[in-house]
Amino acid sequence: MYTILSMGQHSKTHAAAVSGDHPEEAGSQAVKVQLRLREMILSGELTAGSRITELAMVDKLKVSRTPIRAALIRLEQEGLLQQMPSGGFAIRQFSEADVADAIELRGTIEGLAARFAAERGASAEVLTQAHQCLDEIDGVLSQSVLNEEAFSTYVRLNAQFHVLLGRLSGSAVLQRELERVGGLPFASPSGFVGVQANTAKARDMLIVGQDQHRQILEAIANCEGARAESVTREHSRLAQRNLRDAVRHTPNLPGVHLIFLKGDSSCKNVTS
Amino acid sequence: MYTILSMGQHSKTHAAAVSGDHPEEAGSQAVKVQLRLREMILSGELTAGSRITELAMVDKLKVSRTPIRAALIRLEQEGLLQQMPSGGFAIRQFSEADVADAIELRGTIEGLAARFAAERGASAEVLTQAHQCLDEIDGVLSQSVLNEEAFSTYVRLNAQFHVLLGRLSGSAVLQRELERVGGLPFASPSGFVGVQANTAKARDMLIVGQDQHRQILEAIANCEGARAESVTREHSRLAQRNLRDAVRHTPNLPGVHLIFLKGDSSCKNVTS
DNA sequence: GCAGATGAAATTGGATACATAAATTCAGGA
DNA sequence: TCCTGAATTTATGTATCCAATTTCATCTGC
Repeated sequence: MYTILSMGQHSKTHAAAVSGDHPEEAGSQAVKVQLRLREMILSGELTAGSRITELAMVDKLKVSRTPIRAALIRLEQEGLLQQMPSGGFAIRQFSEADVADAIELRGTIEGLAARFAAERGASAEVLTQAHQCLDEIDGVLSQSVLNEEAFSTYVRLNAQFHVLLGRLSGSAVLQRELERVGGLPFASPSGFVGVQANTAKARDMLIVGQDQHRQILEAIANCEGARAESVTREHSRLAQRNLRDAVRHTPNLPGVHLIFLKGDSSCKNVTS
Repeated sequence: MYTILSMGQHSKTHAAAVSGDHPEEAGSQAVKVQLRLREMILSGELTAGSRITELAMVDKLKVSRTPIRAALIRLEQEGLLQQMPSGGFAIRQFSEADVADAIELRGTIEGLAARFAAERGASAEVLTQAHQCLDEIDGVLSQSVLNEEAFSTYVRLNAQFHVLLGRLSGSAVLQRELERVGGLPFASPSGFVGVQANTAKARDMLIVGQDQHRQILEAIANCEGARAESVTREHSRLAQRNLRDAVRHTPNLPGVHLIFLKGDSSCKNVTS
């Protein structure tokens, strides 16, 4: 029998979503649709808050309703859609407060992962990989001025580091949950990195973040659980700082469409 | 007899599941199937680790494959099932370490909720409800010896308190996530409460837990964020303490079937 | 002119039919 | 007897069909 664990489509979907790859080689139709739909939602191709009708997607994606239904259910569970009282799904909208909470939540869970890694002893192999990852980031940041490509590389490596952090925890449960919260577009570790790419302070922000990366790894290596946890939490707050600017100045960033500024959806139900 | 746990991600499902009602009056077929399937999985009616074939469920539940498929997808996202490489789903199994991690995770998120409640100022109304809830628990515990019914009432009130804690956070995101992690059978706040119902220390455990409830609420009322968080975390460790005993001595507790004793899936690193 | 009702179009939820891939079984040969 | 391989059976994945409900628009009455 299979004593396997979890995470079937998630890792792939994330990779695809984060890297922005086109979902050419997905196994089943349902997964392909799920990837494509997520892309369409985050890119703003589908307007926030609007209802998603299955027939429209049949028309757009050229597959039958069945795989579309499956994808919609998964996306709803994932938090990107909400089911409407009358049936069907609509694209969920988030308030700025929602996003802030999601980021804080991710930071908290990552903090737990870091503490686990420190307390339980992290795998030497993964630890080495993490160090290599950070070395690569150092390489990117060594230039005094960063171009577009450098930012892009940073985003990739940053995401990789956070994946490795999950692995360092040695807990499948935690890994799974981290992927989940990362699925919410903005809560993703690299969500708002590079938002201020055009500002003078852009590189400085990354420098600070990278320093935190180092401290996290050092704490883990030294079995300093509390330190690992608190630094990791604080690290997530870099994203918090960028949130406001991102919402106001970078409307084209994937997922920012879904954030509405005034008012608060926390108290619920969005109308279509 | 424990009709406790379970609890879907939707408030409707909660009502039905928590109250222990038979799912007679669920809205859609899909939801009915989801509830029934969860019940069958947790009760052990379906053997842990085994594959769930859609046709078998068609036979058992007298509905077509469509709603069954929907329910399976939701249960997989919820973490109770895992998709098999060759397609289809199997009932997921958990190691003791997995369960411990899940409990710690819930405690951490609840700690965050408590901190939010303290830092942001909790709704006076919900705070009052929480106090009333604790008063009721005090009422139950006032007897020096607890019978079966008293335990059952405690379980219900305890679950209610933890729901209220989520509300106190004032964050819809957090509430949603708390419901999610509570969906994992054993991670539920009341998962292992009353496991030692037959032992002499049973009541003492509940007394300790109730005292922690009081401290949590006091910390929140006093805006002591750090205290609220740490006490809440510690509170979740009561469940940890009961975990081992539960697994060994209470095999009939709903969901315990899903825990396999030896071997540990946590450290098997998942490929990305 | 507006509100309510009525009817038609559209959409979802559910059932079934079909195709493809996996698993099991049975047969044949080493 | 055991292994191998092919054929049959089984199960999932996908497409389509049906029914019931919702939604939208128009029409009528006040």
